[in-house]
Amino acid sequence: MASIKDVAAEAGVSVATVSRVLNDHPSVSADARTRVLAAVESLGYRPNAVARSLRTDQTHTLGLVISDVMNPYFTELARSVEEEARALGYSVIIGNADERPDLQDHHVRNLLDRRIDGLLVSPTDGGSPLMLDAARAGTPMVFVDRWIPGVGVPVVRSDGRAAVRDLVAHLYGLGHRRVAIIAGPAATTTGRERVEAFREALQEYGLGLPDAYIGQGDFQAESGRRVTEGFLDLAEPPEVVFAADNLMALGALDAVRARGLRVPDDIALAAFDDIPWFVHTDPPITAIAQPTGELGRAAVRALADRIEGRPGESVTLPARLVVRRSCGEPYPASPEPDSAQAPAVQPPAENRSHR
Amino acid sequence: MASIKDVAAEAGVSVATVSRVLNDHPSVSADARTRVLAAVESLGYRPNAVARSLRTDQTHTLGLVISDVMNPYFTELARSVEEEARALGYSVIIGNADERPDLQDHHVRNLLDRRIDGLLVSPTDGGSPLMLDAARAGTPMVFVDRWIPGVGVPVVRSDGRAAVRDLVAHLYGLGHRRVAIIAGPAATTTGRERVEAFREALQEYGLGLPDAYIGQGDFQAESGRRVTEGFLDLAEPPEVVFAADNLMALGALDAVRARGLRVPDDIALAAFDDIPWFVHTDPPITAIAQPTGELGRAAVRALADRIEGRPGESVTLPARLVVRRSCGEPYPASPEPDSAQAPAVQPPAENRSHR
DNA sequence: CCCGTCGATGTAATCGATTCCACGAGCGCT
DNA sequence: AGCGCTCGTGGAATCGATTACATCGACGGG
Repeated sequence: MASIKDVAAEAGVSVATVSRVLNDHPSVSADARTRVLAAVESLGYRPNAVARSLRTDQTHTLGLVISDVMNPYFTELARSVEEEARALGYSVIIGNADERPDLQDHHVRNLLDRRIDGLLVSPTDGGSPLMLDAARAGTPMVFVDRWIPGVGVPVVRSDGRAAVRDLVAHLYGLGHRRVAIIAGPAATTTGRERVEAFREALQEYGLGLPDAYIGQGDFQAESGRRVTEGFLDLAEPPEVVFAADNLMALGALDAVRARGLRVPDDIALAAFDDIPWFVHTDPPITAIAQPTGELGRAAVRALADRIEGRPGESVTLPARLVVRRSCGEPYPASPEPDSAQAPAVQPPAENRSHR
Repeated sequence: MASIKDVAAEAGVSVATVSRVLNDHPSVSADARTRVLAAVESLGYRPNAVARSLRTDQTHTLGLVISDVMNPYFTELARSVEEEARALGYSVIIGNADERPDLQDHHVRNLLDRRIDGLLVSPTDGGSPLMLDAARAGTPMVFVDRWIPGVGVPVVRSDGRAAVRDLVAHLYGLGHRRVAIIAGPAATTTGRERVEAFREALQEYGLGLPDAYIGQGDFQAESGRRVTEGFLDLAEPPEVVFAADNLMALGALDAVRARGLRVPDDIALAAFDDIPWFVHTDPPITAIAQPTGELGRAAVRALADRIEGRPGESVTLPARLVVRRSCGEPYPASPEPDSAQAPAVQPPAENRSHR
């Protein structure tokens, strides 16, 4: 592979001049420029990004460590991250942690060794020493979706509280009273938050969330199946199962179906994280949709800000409820089954939260 | 960030010794080794992969350019590729071409500039000059799933012919005679091959594939919708629509449903590329499943072979039919609705292919 | 006409590793 | 005792770029 020296020789100039042409530095004669360009062309020369990075201490590369590539939510995130990064002149290297802290560390270490300019992470756990060190050491970093509290790292995420409240209103309005949740890992912020938001919203409606109705999942389909089976085995099974992510919802659907039961007639189902496939499942699944694309773009912008020396702020965007049919027919003969809707039912007045 | 010099200073040895310790070269005294290791530890030193790559001319990195990250088939492929690569000591950088040749070139160029050790590609088109040049220039390369003929590059793919024949047998057995296909882009091998395989299999059963029943798609959901609408507008619409990939099948499902028609009662649907979600759609979709994980692993092994100077062979694995309910109830009261089944119906004898 | 300035260019240092080569110490063998 | 090995080590070249600094010629103003 041709190097800058070969180009210099071919064009009859020094490597400095070649470099200047390539980085369009102003003081190069038109003559030299054309000769260099011709040499570049004829040799098919391409600058070696490795050498360039070594010298400039910049890789123009962002690392993105996500918890699970097979989860459509994260692939959409990855896609929007790459798009925005490309628009800003960065490449992205994706690391898939598969919800495993050790794999997450592997990728973080790998990315750090490659001297990426900045790191975007959706942490699988409460924070490995490695990541905390990196943050402290000043690696430009931004958390996306999930985060680790107490580190001075901006967080780009969506707030599901309002949407969860809407969901509970929806469930309440349909007459459901015994509701259960398949929680995510307690080590993740999203795992804890979603349970909290759900519990609070239920409280407004005078409903409780007994321990027996809180199943511990790990954001993977299999755990959704297992937890749901547990629910169905209860003396008094819940009327609704709310899965804290889309894959667990799928597992839940499997479990329900394996018993010969039907959604929503025998048990209702809702999920956090909407995905295109939910429109096509049987029945279409009511879900809380995050503005995934926006999150990815905002995260990249925040990271680019940090890298380029600007502040780089946290961003929180609202999620919204998308009502479909998995909790029961929402409203008689709804003409548009796949759109966000405001809850039609108010909580009992005495429980209504002030303001 | 600490460099090898800092470590050398801290340990009171030369950089050469530090390097030897790090690459566990035999001739280092036990004493020096422990001092170096202590220095590494106390400084939190990590070798700079950029510098190392420049010197050794190896990045231990594979590039993977896929046509569409949002397609579950490719994300599964990406996942298995990364896993196998990791097991073999390589990292993977994924580039998403989004079925756009220009984006594909962007990523290939980017990866080449980064001096990746080898390239795994599932080409979106017939082959850009860029990629052909790279292949000719001797970049270790392997095609996965799709390929470009005439370049001396190994191909790892699955052969759908037998499975397509099984599908046609299945359709024929259910009484379907007017069958249509939503084809992929003619520029891709898979786009062309699947149509060919389908046509040949139909022929064995004495069925034709008229032009009106061949719709031109682009492997994206939207095109599936559009083509299906065209089919439904025909004076004599087909009884079956076979989509050449999963996303187009989804689009087709949308289109059918938008007309108030039902699958499989009004029109049957089948797809190439099975994905977990097909179990959960309404109805579950009959599909041809590729051994995706195996393909990814085999591709990485072939590429590693090439990189490390071994031959690196092409691999072709069989796909298989997974019968579900989208083409009609397959067999009365099938106890196991989600498994591969041999076709129960033979073609009319006079058309049966010899051997 | 001379000198300062500016534009174009080349020389060489540098980034952080790896690795060839030389050197000195220690040891065994004759 | 002297020769030749091996072993451990350091010095320095090298990979392919960028860039500070030096140089040189041309040009314009006083």
